[in-house]
Amino acid sequence: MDDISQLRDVYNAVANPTRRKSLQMLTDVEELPLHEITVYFQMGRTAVSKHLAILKDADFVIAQRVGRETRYRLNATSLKEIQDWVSFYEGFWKVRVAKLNLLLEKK
Amino acid sequence: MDDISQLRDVYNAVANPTRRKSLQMLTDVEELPLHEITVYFQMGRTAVSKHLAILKDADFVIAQRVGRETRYRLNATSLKEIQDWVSFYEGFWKVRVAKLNLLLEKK
DNA sequence: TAAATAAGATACCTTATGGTATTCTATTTA
DNA sequence: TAAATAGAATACCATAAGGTATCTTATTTA
Repeated sequence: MDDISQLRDVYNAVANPTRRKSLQMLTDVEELPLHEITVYFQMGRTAVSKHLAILKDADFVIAQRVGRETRYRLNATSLKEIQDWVSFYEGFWKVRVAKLNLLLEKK
Repeated sequence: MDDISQLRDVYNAVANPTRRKSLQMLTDVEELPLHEITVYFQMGRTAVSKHLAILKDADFVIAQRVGRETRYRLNATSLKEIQDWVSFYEGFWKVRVAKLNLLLEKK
């Protein structure tokens, strides 16, 4: 079985608001242990832990066990994959916005 | 109830390979009817129709009924939302790549 | 060293997701 | 006008996703 096919589903990892918020939180600080991240959500620790596991599998975060806590830090390199995907479509929506502006100017 | 909250889940719409492939297909051609899109997948017409409905709700495609067929065309403006989100993190992964390059040069 | 804390591992539950098959209606085409 | 085609609407099903509660283990701290 190919493990890599299961790991790294970047788009799916980002499709959840809890996970996006977790990433956001990790931009402010160098690293955060699970229990501190959990504080900012209304769900239990197990649920947050699962979300971070998904982010970890998609290579968005790096987990490091220090003492009794597991600290997470951002690894934004995975976002490059999405960045590249989006930029392919960039031309399409930029054309549309340009056309729209032209239309508004005519009025 | 706020309909807009349900509509337009842009990240979720893009989290599925069938839907991403559909978007891809619509970049090549001006518009495509459902049955033509269906040909490129191994699932039934109903399933593809559902996927396009999700893309439509997220404002990624525009559906137009012409005769007995429903034609879809790309509306890439919704991708701007993801583009904006990603670009926030751009700095983070660019720094990492730069650090990595520096590390490789030292060897 | 006893108590508290952090979090992994399970088991479990409910709902969402991605698909099928079937029926129905509207529109072409032979 | 009869037959074929496109697709919407439903009903349905299996699995995945997102959550909980509980138990266990390792690490701090009083």
